[in-house]
Amino acid sequence: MAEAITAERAARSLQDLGYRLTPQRMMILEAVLESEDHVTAEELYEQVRKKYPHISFSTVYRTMELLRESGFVTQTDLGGGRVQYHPVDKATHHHLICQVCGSVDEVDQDVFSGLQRELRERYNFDATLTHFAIFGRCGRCRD
Amino acid sequence: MAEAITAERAARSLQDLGYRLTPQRMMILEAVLESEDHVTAEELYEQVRKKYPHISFSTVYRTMELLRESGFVTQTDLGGGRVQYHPVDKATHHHLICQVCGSVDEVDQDVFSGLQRELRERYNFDATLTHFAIFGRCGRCRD
DNA sequence: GCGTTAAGTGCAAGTAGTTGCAGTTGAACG
DNA sequence: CGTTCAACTGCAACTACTTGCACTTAACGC
Repeated sequence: MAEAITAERAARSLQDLGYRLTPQRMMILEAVLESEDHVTAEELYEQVRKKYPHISFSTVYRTMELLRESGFVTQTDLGGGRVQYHPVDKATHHHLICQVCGSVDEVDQDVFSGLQRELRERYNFDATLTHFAIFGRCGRCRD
Repeated sequence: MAEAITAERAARSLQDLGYRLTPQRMMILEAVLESEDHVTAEELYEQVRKKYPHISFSTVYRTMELLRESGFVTQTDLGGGRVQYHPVDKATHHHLICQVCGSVDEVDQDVFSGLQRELRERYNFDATLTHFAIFGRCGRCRD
């Protein structure tokens, strides 16, 4: 968590886990890790296609699933019809999504520390709370 | 929150909010409220089709969106490819979904009370935590 | 009841993401 | 290096859900 994830380090970890290191995977991996915050599958697809025009959407989706399972990225559906991917070592903020007006507000990490601790202690569950989406009703829409 | 939601009461509320009371809506509304716990759009569609064979999927989806906005149902994507709908006055439990093995465990409501209070106090946000999905890694997959 | 009209419905086409399958290729072993 | 083979890729078909549009109808006033 403390040290930054580089594409090379992640690639070696994937290899250690028994996965093969294909050029497509390397390019997708680099593209996600280079992203400032969120990326969508389409953005990744376009990014990789510049270097490697033959890439397919299936490969992007399957690689992202692999990276998620391996713990390098998390994905969030903010309700906008497109899933957002982001590296786990970045973007430790969260979203409050109003189900009435669709507005999205950001929340600090520390609001969740109590929950996270409790889930680990009581349920032995390691919650991925690095980028969390909470649905509900904002103050403006409650009136 | 304390009193049970009946189809008639919900129907009147919808009318008060300016929505029209169509037979399709009434049947979908009854079908959700009668459901024990979760329902998918397809289950609702099949249920309503018994009485009203002309119903379309669009109507089911649009009605569920309306019921969600009006606060009668909540929806959750447990990662199984289909969204689950359920009445807000039932099923106040939550899910821990392992992103590695896909297992789903249930959690009690009280784990979230602190978070809910904090979101309301600090962000003036009324979080819908009646049926919540938390992704992460279960104890079995952390090893 | 009857007419008016904006809300609602059904259909068909569209979008994001998934999956089965045949062909390709990274990597392990000789 | 060359062979082997399961992991991986690309394609095309598919699923869940959404949306635009023309037609229908609930609800309100008369």
